Amino acid sequence: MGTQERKLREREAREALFLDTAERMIAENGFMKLQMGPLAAACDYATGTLYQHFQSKEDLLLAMTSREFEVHLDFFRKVERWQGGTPRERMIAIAVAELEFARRHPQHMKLKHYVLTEAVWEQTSEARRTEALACSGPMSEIVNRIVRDAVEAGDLDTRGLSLTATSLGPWSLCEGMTALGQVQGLMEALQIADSERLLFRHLQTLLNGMGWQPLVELSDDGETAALVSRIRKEVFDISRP
Amino acid sequence: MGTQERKLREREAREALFLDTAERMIAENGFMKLQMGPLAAACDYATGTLYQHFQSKEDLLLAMTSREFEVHLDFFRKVERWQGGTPRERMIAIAVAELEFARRHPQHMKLKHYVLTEAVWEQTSEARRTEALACSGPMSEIVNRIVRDAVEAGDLDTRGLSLTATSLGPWSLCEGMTALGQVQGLMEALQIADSERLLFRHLQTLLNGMGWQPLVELSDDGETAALVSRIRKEVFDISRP
DNA sequence: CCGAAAAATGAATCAGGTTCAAAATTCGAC
DNA sequence: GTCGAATTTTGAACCTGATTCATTTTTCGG
Repeated sequence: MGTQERKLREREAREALFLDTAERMIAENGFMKLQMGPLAAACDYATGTLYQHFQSKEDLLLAMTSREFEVHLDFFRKVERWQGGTPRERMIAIAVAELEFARRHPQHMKLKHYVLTEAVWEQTSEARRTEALACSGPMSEIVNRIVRDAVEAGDLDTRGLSLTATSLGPWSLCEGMTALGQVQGLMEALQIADSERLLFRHLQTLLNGMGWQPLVELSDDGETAALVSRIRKEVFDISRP
Repeated sequence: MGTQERKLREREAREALFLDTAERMIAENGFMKLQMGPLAAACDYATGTLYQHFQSKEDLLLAMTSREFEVHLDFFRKVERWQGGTPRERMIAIAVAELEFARRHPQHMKLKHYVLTEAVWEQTSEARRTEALACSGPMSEIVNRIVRDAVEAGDLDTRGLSLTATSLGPWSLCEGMTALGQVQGLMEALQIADSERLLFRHLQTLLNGMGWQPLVELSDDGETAALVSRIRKEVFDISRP
C-alpha cells in the first residue's frame, strides 16, 4: 500500500514548505516578526494546518534551528575535510567555523540563543527537543575525532577525560565569549576592542594549558591571527582583514 | 521645596514595591507566569500606573535583573573579603560564587538568560539597558583586583592584555559552561556526568595555560575538589558533597 | 458510488500586554 | 478656605496575535 507512504511524503513536503517559507520571512523581518497566520497564508494553507505540524510557535522556531543545523554541520565538515594543519590547528579551525557561521547567519544565532532559553524551550514538543539535542551528536563527533587524532599523534594527553569532556572546554569558552559578545554594548562597556582576537588568545591559552602540542607562544597574537586568516582562506574560502 | 523630593521618594518606594512584589510572584510561579495586570493589582494599583514606571514588560524584567545584581555582587564581595587563599584560589572562588549564586537563585539565572536575548533586550528602554550594563563595572573591578594582585605577587604575567581582557577568559568559560548546562538534556546527551567538576578542571587548565602560579596538577581533580569545598565552607558557609 | 474516517479550514476564541479618555488628586495662588 | 490648572491615577477598552474547534471538504477502501 503506497498510500500511506505518499501521505507521509506529502506531509514532509508541506512541512518543508512551511519551514522554507518561515526561513524566507525570517530573513526579511527577523524572527520576532514571524506570525503564524501570515506564514500559513503565504503557503496557501489555513492557520490550523500549520498546527498539525507544530505544537506551538515555539515548536516551529525550534524546528527551524534544528534544520539550520545541517548548514552549521557543513561548516564543521569543511574543517574535517581540511587536512592542511595539525590537530591543534584544526581545533582552532572549529572555532573559526563557529565565528564564520555566526557571521553568515546572524539571524540564526539570535534565534538559537532565544530558543535555548528555558522559557521558550519548555513550550516545545518533546519530539522536537529530542531532535534538536540529537544535533549535538554529529557535531561533537567531528570535534572528538580531532581530539582523538591529537591523542594518537602524541600531541595531547586528556588525563582521564573523555574526548567529549575534553572538547567541552574549548566549546564552552567559545560559546561563552560569543554569548557575551551578543549582548549589545557589553564589550564597549568593558573596553574590549577586539573580542574575536581575544577569543583566539584565550583558546590558545586553554589548549596550552592542556599541554596540547605544539604549544603556542602567547605573547605574539600575530601568529594566531595569521593562522586564523589562513584557515579562513583555505577552509572557508574567504579573505578578510 | 520639599514637595518634589517627597514625590520622588514616593515614586521610588512604589517602584520598589512593584519590584518586590514581582520578585515574590516570580518566586512562586516563575517569570513566564508573571502578568502585568495581576502584578499591578497585587500592589493595589491600576495597570496603567505600572506603565508609568516600566516602558514594557520586558523593561520590568530587565529592571528585575539589574536589581538582583546587588545580591549577585555580594557573592563577589564575599570572595573579596576572603583572604584565605592565593590570588589564583580567589579566582577559582569567583567561579564558585557564580555557581553558588546560580544554585540559590535559579529563577534569576533563567530570567537573566532570557533578558539577554536580543529579542527581549531590544524591547527595553535605553535607560534600563545602561543601568544593566553598568552592573558589569563593579563585578569586573573585583575580578580585576584579583588579577592585579596576582600580577603584583609575581604569580602572573598578562602578556600585554588588560586586566579585564585577561579575566574575560575565565568569565567566558564559566558563562559558556553554565549556559550549556542550562539546556535541559544536553549534558545527558553528551554523557557528561559532572559538569561542575569539569568546569573547574577546564578553569584550572586555562589558568595553567596563562602560567598563573602556583600551577595545578590536572590529573588530580581531588585537589581542586578539596579547594572548592573549602571555599564553599569558608566563603559561603556551606558544606556540600 | 457510498459513507465513514481523516484532513483542512478559517472564523471565533482567548490571552494578555498596552493605551487613553475620563475621573481623581494635588498644589500653588488668591 | 477654595478655585482651577496641572498632574496623576484609573481600569475598561483596545489590539495584536497565538490557538482552537465546529464545520466543511477530501480521501479511500469496499
